[in-house]
Amino acid sequence: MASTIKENYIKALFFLHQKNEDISLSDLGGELLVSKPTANDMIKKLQTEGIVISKKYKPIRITEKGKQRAAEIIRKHRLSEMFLLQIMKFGWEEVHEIAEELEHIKTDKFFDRMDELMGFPTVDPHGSPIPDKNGNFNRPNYYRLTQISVKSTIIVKALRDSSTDFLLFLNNKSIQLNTIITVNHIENFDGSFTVSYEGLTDVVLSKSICDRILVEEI
Amino acid sequence: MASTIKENYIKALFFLHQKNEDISLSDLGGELLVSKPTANDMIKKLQTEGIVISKKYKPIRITEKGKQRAAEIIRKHRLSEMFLLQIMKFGWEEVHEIAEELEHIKTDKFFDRMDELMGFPTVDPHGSPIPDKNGNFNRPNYYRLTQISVKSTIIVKALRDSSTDFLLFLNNKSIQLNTIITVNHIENFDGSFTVSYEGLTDVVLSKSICDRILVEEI
DNA sequence: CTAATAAGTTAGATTAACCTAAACTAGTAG
DNA sequence: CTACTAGTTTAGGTTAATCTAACTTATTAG
Repeated sequence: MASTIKENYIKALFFLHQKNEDISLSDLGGELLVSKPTANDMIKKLQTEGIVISKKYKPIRITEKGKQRAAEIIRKHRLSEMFLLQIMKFGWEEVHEIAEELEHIKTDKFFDRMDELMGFPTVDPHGSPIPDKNGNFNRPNYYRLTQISVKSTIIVKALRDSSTDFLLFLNNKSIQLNTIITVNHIENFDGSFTVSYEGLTDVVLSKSICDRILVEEI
Repeated sequence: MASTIKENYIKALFFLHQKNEDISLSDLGGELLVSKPTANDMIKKLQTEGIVISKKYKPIRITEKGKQRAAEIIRKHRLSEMFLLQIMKFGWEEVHEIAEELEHIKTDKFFDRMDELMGFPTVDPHGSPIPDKNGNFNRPNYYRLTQISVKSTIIVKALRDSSTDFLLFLNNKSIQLNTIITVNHIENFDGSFTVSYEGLTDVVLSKSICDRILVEEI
């Protein structure tokens, strides 16, 4: 339920902590362009919420919970930047400002859908990592099945399309998350894959299907 | 600079005025789930901003300026709904809630780009009109040049793509907004158009170019 | 090891958005 | 044409986020 303002404090605390474990009120106030007493008031509130730990006259520390909350906001920001750039065709210099507003949208599925439409990118346009839904900054880099070479064995990790039709199709083929697939043959002509998995052999998947399946090599 | 809260008041005032020219504080409070004194306080502020006119114990009227401001917000809401539905593939029932948040994004070009990506739709998914940038609810329904039949004369009204490359191309061909074009021939084979305009005759425009040009018949 | 300075806290105020309780006004029902 | 009621306003209070000015604590330079 944190407001935009509170979220901006949490973000600032996270970035300051990355430079220096100990955070000062002056730095926090400087970052957000508010006075020290104002920053102090907010720190007291954030302390009751378990976002920071602070004792009188002692430096502020962000908690694990605080880092987690920050990661959620940063995820929204970075996904927004990528989306604005790739899908909405904005320029490099325009995306930050808009993402600064979008990151405070509360409805999570808005960002989950962006993520999906872009194929779960792991870094933003500046190369900074995009945390996953759980605030984990080291999410694995998945490949599209179309990028995998013949004879490889891979594990299905995510989908770039969650339309009912596509899910039904996969269901039909008995493909689900964590299904282990071996690529037997790639047809040059149309890019279709012939694969084996779970006792099934020589199943043919069209290029457009393979392009929607995200996998990890094993 | 109106905040989210103020914008919600303006929107509510606009919808109430559509039912009944005169707006009561009770209705406004009821709509926004706030008490009458709260609604009254906001009406006083909106009056100083020229959004409404109200005299003690008399019904409230929304001004032209107020309607204009409301139209801007409604435009953002309806474009967002369309965008969520068409581009982001959300379901019907999901779009309203997200659009309710997106409509308060301040950066106008975010919505202008949505508008462009969708080809300047004139109605939202529920069939309600989408106002143009100036708050005009009756914006003309443009066609793509590809939808125009041979021998027609049309006027260029908007573009569905404003990439530098495309703008340079049009510049090169001396086509700009309000250029009047006559369609001489449509090639069945590849859908290309042969057109004349401003002294130029038999200029060939490929199908993909024509699909990006929005026109009005004259 | 003290004194200066940097950093943090307290006190007191403001503005926006909200509330309840009480007082007031205006239109209408008899 | 008066009295009732629905609707409006006033008065006074709260919380969140902000400020300035004044005071206190911690650190560090000499």
